[in-house]
Amino acid sequence: MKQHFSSVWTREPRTAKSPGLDRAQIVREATALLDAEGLDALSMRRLGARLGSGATSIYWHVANKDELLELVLDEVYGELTVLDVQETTWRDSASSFAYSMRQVLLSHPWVINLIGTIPSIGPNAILLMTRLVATFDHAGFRGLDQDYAASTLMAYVAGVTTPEISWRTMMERTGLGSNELNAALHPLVEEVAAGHPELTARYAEFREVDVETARALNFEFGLTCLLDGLEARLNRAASAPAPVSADPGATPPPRPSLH
Amino acid sequence: MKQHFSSVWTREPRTAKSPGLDRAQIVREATALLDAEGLDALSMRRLGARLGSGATSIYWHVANKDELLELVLDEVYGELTVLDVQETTWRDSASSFAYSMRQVLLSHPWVINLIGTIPSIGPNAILLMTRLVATFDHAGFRGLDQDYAASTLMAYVAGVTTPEISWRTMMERTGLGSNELNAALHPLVEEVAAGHPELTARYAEFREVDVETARALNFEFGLTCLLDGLEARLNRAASAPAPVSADPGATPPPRPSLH
DNA sequence: AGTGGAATCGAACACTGTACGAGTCGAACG
DNA sequence: CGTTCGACTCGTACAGTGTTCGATTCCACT
Repeated sequence: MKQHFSSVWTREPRTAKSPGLDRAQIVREATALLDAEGLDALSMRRLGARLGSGATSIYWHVANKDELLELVLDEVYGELTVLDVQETTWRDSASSFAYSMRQVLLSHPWVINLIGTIPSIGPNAILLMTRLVATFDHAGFRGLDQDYAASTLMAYVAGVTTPEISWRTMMERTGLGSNELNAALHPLVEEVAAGHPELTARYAEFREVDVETARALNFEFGLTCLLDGLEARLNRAASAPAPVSADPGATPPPRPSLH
Repeated sequence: MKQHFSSVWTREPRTAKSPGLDRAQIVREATALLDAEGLDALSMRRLGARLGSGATSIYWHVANKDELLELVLDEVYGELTVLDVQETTWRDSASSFAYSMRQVLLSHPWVINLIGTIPSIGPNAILLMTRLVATFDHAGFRGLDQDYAASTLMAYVAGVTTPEISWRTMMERTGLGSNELNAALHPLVEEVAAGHPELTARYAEFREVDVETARALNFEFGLTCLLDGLEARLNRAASAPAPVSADPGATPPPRPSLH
């Protein structure tokens, strides 16, 4: 374990004493390009053009395109905030964090595609995680449960926002409004439901619901369930006074995997 | 709304009366290539080589690379199964589905990167969703709540599995074992925690926990919370007898977004 | 035998990430 | 002041990408 494990975060950024390119500027412009035109539109040449410099000049400040993406991703993590635990209940803090995270993801749709590829180990990501963990510490969770709770919350938000983003991308690609798209897609589910006649009636109703508000309700539904579940566990732990922390040598999950 | 909204699923596959290439074969081989070497390794030329045919021949059976990805994605959805609602409790059904979904995602790590890009509207995806919805119908949920519950569950599993996959990818890229990688990454979190001295002690403990079992416990933790939350809502609805279904004209989420 | 569609494929185009080496610039030094 | 050296920029080039297009092969059926 001698060597430090090379990464953007271990390496120093280039000294910025010249008025030319700059890591911060590169990251900023890359984010702007990503927001405006999506992940596929970000190429080193286009980014260079936007910066008014040659494409390969970027490689002096950043080793890779992947490394650049690590930087922009962590920049987005920096946009996420957690309320101070002293000012609110843990539940409000967690809930408002969830809503703000959803908002940030929706305004940077490309982020969802990165978190599956790029490791989230930048300073902002780590800092955010510790703040969220502090919230659950304040709530009464102990040991690793704090981390489990935090990562569960983030997992839910990321997961539930994913189809929402893919939906919006599809709307942009087709130029359809959300309810139009819903109607246009309906033949597909009808065809599948053809084999199961008891479903067609149910699916017929779906054409009528407003997709946007359904998505919002869906988000709130799952979030409430999750917070309720966390709260229940908290109360349970309060009655049973010996919440033994995770044993590293324990066997894998109690419910065996099915494969 | 005249035109049908063109997609792989609306178009008929090429008639397969010749012994040459075949949509099914292409999809199968593409999946194998993806499993073996990851998303970046899938190029039309390499896939063609694997099929013993020219790269561009594939375009006779499939319009796009994107369309091909839609097909392979839906094929993976086909691997997911839901227990028959008659045979178990809804909770066991949901729980075992979650575990099997996690297993499938871990064995096809590239899937996570697709669900953010490719819409999940294939027949297998829809069929799976209806089966899951049936589980929650059996549980006692009514109206759109069934869909909310189902999509919440899937969102959680996808979301919580994402960092796990990115972790494994990182392990493969660096060739480190999971605990070695944990130790190698530790300097990063230490540097961030340097400004907050109360955290260093806590983070020091982290180097000792076994990452794999922590991940498994994390999964189980969040899943239990979620199912508990769902169950609580179910009981609440049972006491209050008028669970009015979602009103399309309702205002956006009760808790306003923070942006 | 001949015709017509199904299917395959090679060449070409515009584009990608990035290695390399030549070039520019500004400051420090003799 | 001239030189040198590092920081920095960038043009060129290479291997690879998805996809189009037109030519070609192949086979079933008249």
